[in-house]
Amino acid sequence: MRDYDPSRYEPAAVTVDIVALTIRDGALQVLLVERGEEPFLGRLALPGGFVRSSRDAKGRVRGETLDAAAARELAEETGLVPGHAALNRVHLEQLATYGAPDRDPRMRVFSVAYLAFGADMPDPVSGGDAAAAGWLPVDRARRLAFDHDAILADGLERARAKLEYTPLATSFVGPEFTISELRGVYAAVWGVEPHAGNFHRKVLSTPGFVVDAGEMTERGGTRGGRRARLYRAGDATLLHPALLRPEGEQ
Amino acid sequence: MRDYDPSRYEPAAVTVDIVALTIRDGALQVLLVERGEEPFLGRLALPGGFVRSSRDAKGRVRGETLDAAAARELAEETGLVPGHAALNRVHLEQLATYGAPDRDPRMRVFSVAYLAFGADMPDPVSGGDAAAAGWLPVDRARRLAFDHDAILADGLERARAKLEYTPLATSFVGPEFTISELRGVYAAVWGVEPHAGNFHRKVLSTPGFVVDAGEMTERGGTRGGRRARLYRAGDATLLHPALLRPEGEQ
DNA sequence: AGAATAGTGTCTTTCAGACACTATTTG
DNA sequence: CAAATAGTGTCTGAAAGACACTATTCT
Repeated sequence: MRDYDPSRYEPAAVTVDIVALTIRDGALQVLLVERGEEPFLGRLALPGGFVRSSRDAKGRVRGETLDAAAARELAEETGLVPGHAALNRVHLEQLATYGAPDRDPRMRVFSVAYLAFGADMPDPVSGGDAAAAGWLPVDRARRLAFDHDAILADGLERARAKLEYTPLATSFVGPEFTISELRGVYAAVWGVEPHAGNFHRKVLSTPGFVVDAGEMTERGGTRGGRRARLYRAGDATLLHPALLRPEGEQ
Repeated sequence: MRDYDPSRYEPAAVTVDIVALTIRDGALQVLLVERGEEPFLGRLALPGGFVRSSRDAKGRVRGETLDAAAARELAEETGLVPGHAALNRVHLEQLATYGAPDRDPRMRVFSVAYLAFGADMPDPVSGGDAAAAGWLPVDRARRLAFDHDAILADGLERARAKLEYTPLATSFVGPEFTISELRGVYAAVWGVEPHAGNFHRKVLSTPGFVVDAGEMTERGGTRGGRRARLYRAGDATLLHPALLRPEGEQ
């Protein structure tokens, strides 16, 4: 199909949808908006919107990249402006593209889904486009609009897998963190609590995962407990050896 | 961006591009077409084309899924019709979507790239849309049209990674194969020859990777050598434990 | 016979997981 | 003090990689 003639084809829309994940109250939560119009009026959906493109005065195609569109949508929905400290620490990556012909009854819509991870993500701003928006624990995010149940499931599986072989977990905590906080990320995302002692030793023995920040927490736990050493994210992009999930059969 | 109005936006085209890989003459090869028109006239490109969609008499959106579009494009380019034995054994999976605003000078084009692996893939049919088409060793596929160099690079990295933890290598060989043939797949894709003895033992000790076909090759190697046992692909979808590449730092 | 390929035995090192232990801090 | 949390020591079994070896079939 080299010799294509675009005008022969039904116009299509391309959107980005964001699976934004954060950890709140020890649980993995996803950012959802309530739809303010048909179809799926009143149902929860992943935040998203159209990729912007246009032509300039000379007829040249202009517009934003997919990554930029995803970052813009995330910023609009959370109220995080570019330059905001927390937004700079958000990890954003492309997940997959969904294009079933009947996924939107109005027209042919292709959705490029993105995965976002961040710590301390703020509550959505009330002035957004959606009727309402907020964070919801992932196990209570069901019956979403369109095919967003499937997109969320794919995003969760990607997140779980990436914790194994990348330092992604450090995106879910602040710039300085304890090993226990990091363990809490794995517990929330995987749904199982790693063995505390083994986890501690393993994280420290994986080169480039974390570096000692040279400080301690001010206090121990509220119900007693030793004070913990603080760490920062290291420079590794892949963990070697990997931290495999218990019972490897995915 | 819940309240979208599609008509406000510049029309976009959505294509699928295929990174089709096979092993020929012991080398990993990729299917390429020569462009028959501008832009990039005469340059090599990945095969691909538009995703088809339309509306029926009642105005409902109709069309093919992304997976179907990819399968159709691959079939058109290789001459493999649906039902062809070799096509049924081809592995096809979505890779990523590319949508930089300037990637096609004519209009805004989003390309959903697919990765295809198969054994004994035929030479492309001469009656295809492209000026010419053929298989080329991946290390000689350079300076492709559009952003296809980057797409090919991403596809190769995905293929290399998936050999580690999935039985994907069995897609590159026939229905019955020897452990040596399987080792040849790893050697061609990774660019390093795994240790023959360790590889043999490891493949057989990974549950569900291969099953004994109960037969032997008719002859040994052409320059001497023992006859080899034949195996078929097992039922595992993930390899556990994984076959890691030598020197894990990707 | 000698070369080439298939397949096995065995040793060392690394790492995951289990378990028990020490260290420190809070109420 | 007891309870709670941080962090360490040590053992076992699984697995990777190195190396040497046996088994079989070709010219």
